[in-house]
Formats: sequence, structure tokens, C-alpha cells
Amino acid sequence: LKYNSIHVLWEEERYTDGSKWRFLEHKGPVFAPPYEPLPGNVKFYYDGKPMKLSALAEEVATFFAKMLDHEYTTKDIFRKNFFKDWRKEMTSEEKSKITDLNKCNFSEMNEYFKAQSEARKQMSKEEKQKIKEENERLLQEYGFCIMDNHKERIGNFRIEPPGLFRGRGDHPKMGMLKRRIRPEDIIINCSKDSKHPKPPPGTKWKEVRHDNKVTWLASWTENIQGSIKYIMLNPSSRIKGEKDWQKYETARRLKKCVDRIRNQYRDDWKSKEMRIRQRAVALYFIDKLALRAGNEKEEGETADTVGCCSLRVEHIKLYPKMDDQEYVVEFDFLGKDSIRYYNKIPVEKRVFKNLQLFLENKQPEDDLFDRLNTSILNKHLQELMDGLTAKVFRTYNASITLQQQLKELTSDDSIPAKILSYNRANRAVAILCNHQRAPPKTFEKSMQNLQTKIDEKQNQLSAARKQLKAAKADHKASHDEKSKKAVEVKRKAVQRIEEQLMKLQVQATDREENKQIALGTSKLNYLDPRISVAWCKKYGIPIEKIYNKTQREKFAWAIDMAEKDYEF
DNA sequence: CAAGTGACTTGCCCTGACCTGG
DNA sequence: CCAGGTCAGGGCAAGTCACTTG
Repeated sequence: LKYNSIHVLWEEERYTDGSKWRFLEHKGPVFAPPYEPLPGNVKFYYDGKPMKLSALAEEVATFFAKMLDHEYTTKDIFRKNFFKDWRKEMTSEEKSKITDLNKCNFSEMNEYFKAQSEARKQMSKEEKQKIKEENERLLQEYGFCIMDNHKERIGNFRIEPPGLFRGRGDHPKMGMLKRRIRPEDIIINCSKDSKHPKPPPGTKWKEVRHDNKVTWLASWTENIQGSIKYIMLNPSSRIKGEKDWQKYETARRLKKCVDRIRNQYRDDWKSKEMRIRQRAVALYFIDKLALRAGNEKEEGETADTVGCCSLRVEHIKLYPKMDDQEYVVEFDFLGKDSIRYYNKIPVEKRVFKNLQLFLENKQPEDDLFDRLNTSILNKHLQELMDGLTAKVFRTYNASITLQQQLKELTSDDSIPAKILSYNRANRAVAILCNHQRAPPKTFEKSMQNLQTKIDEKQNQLSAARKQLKAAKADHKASHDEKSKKAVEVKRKAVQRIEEQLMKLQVQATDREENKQIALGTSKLNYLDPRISVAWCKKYGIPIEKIYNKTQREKFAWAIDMAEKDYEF
């Protein structure tokens, strides 16, 4: 019954004036719990002597003490930033006394927190249940809002607690104090005719506004980068789902005109104008390698990372010949989240010659594409196709790769084997997008455990086979019904063990191949879920094998829409 | 245009709840 | 029942991109 389906509802409810909702009511955010001073017996020592800290100074000290086991606290920049910000919270007396972080001893505090977390783990079932219930109550009260005619789950209704900023990679601001957010910092967004959220007793909101051109419910400005943080809805909400759907529809429109665009940029490699050649080579990289756009960043404010448009001379090396390949480009740079991108690829001669040209008379730290930035590139893309931006290529190439790989890899085999194929297709996309993860700390061990299980299963199998053989021999000798039955039983047993063994082996392969690759990001953000839904329907795979509960909620629209013949 | 602002998506990591096997 | 392992979900940092401002 299409009448009932989600996208029909969406079509009906879409506003044409850029407004995102008519009615919005919520309870406001949940604030971080207030600071609880340390018990008197837990001491901070300066220069070997115990020292009682003022509440504010103590609170900031505990942030550091909690992280003592972390590598961060050994880093110079982290320590320097922390100490500077900590001193700002000290009384003048403390400030004059505490002048050297190396003389600070937080270990008692650190042990106290460790003991606390240990105690939390040791809590009785009843105590744990009570906490769970309290969390559930908070979720029910603050975790939902009404947007237009729907009750929707809020994504993050808790305000971030104060603490020490941990940037990724070589971040110049690591260790700085993230200050506590108060009601006076919060802007509330809701509709005029709703019941407005109440600030905690004795406090005020910074502002209450009624802006239905945006989707957020509350916002505040954080003090590290001065950027705005938002409270928004959960991915399962209409407003997020609809946007997600649109994203994939844009990518599908790119599919229709990608040949034209590719021909265009290949032509542009020959342009008389440098800026056009640069634009064309950059677009080629974005398309072929799924690189990110690469906005400029403020130097010294963040870690030094780049994307396509911000690549520097030092990030690529050119090899006219390498092994048996010609015109090889070697990329080596830190991308988003300071994840290393390393790749060697052969390119077309024209691209290679252009790159040589771009490199002429430049220093390693100069921009590779000095006549290009993301704004220029996206303006160009917008002219090529309505709604086209650099990141659409990532979405398009990721989704089309999944679809192709599924066609290629799906075997006429058992369900576990099919799921391995799915994971491999997913993995191809993750590799394309360079989605990496740190190998899990328990990786080696868990591989070993799995291997042990496989060995055991193999022993079981040979034992079962022996028994089957014996039973067959027995039957040959006696030819009676009873022995015939015994053979059948043994045969079944062998079959079952074989299946179990196969399952374990598939699992081991999958895990090994996945050691340093993160599948989650592409699954959640780049792969048109309708491709996966269609694949499940086509091969009779239960959707639960591919998407867990949260993912099924996020992709409810796709599960509702896609039939087995869906084509991206 | 350059720089700044705002809104929204994408990304990796950690924690703690849950599950399983001994 | 407990210890150990796994995995979902939360947390929040770091991108993209449109738009405004000078």
C-alpha cells in the first residue's frame, strides 16, 4: 500500500518556502551534573606536600587526573595548554604557589577515580537497574520532541560536560579547558505556539527564538574554536531521513550525467587556462580517488590536514616510470581526523604532464592547486548539474561501487557466505573512501580464540568422519535397519559440523580482512540503503543480518521503499 | 574576492551493556 | 555465576558548503 509509505508522506509534508517545520516543542537540554568535590582524604600534592585546592581549581585538576594513563598527558602541547588554562581557574594564592606542572602530583586523585569506576562495575544488579531506570526516565522526559505532527527522538539532548579538549592528531589546542555550559549560554529554538522549555530554577536562557528555517532545538558556542554546537534530532527522524534520501537522489542524478562531466574535465586538461586545468585535474582526483573537497583551514587553529583542493607540493610525488607502470602519482598526506592517505596510482599522461606543470618553481609547502579552492570548484560543479558539489562524487562512487561489487561478488552459496560477500563489497567502499580504524586492542587475541575454535571444530569433524566410516562398515557387514539408521545419524552429524566449520572459517576471513578497515562510516553515510535492502530481498537475506536496530530505524524509509529490483 | 559565520554531515574512539562459554 | 570478549550507541571533533560581510 503505497498510500501509507513514508516517501509519500514526505512529499506531502515538504515545505516550498525553505521552512523546516511549523510546530516544534521540546523540554530543552539536560545539563552536566554539578561538580562533586573530592572527599577530604583524597589529596593533591605540590612539590611533595599536600595542598587543598579551591573548588574551581580542584575541578580542573580532576580533569587532568582522570587522564593520567592517557598518552595525551605526556605531550608537551597538551601539558602547556592545560597548565595555562588551569592557572586561570586558580585563586591568586594558588597561582603564586603552583608554578610548575612537573611538581604536581595527581596520582591519589587518579587512583580515587579508578576505584570509583571499579566500584561502579561492582554494583549490585539492583543498583544498576536503578541507574538504568533513571536514565530511561530522563530519556522519556528530555529525549523526545514534537516536530509538526510527529514525536521524534532527539539525537543529543545532553549538554557536553566540561573537560579537557582532546583534538585529533597534532592539534595545537589539545589540553585546553572546555568550560562548563550554563543555561545562560543556551539559545533555545522552538515554535511560538509551543510550550517553551523552562530553564533550571534561578537561571535564564541566553535567548529563546523561533526560527523554522533551521532544524536545531538548542545551541551554544564552545570556547575552544568558538564554533557553535547544536542539539538536533536523531537520524530516525523525518527531517534527517528526508535529507538523507535527497542526498542519494542527488547522487543518482550524478550517475545520469557523470559521463558527460568526465568527458568535460578530460577536455579541460588541455585548456589554455591554468585555473581550468587545475580544476579539471582536481576534479579527476575527487572522482577517481574519492578525495574530500579540502577547504582551507586557519593555520595554527587546528591540526594540519588537507583534502584535494588544499593538497600541497609535499603531498605528492611523481614517477614517470615505476616497476611496470607509467605515470605514477604517489599520495601521502593527512586527511580528515589526521588519518593518513597513502596511495600510488597510475594516471593518464595528460594528468601527469599537468601535475609536472603545477609543480614547477614551487616549494614543498606551496599549494599544488594554487588557482583553485573549494568555492571555485563547487561553483563550477553547480553549473554542471543542479545540486552538484564535491562530496556528491564520494556518495556516488561509494554507492555505485557497492552495487557493482554486490553484483560481482554475491555467490550462489549459503547465507553466511553471502554475508561475507556483502561485507567484502562494503569493504571495497571503505577502502575507496579511506575509512580506517585503529586495530582493536583485542584483535590478536580474538583471532587466536577463533583459530582455536576452528582447530577444535576440525578435530570434531575428523572424529565424526571416522564414526561415519565405522557406521558404514558396520552397515555393510550387518545390512540391518538399525545400522542403516546409525549411518544416517552420523552423516547428519558430519554435515552439521562441516557447516559450523565453514561458518567459523568465513568469520575468521572476514575479521582478518577487516583488521584496519572501518565499515561503519560508509554504511551509515555513503551507501544508498536501498541498494542493501534490494540485495537482501533479492537473495532472501533477513535485513537484520545487514542492519542492526538503530540502522533499521535510520533507514526505515529505504526499507519501506526499495523492492528487489531497485537500481541505484 | 577574502574572511567569517552558521548549519549541517561525516568520522573515529571509547564505554558499558550484553552475550557466551567454562 | 563469573570472566572475558563483542558490539551498539554515545560522544564530540572535524569536515563540507552556503551565505554574509567588508
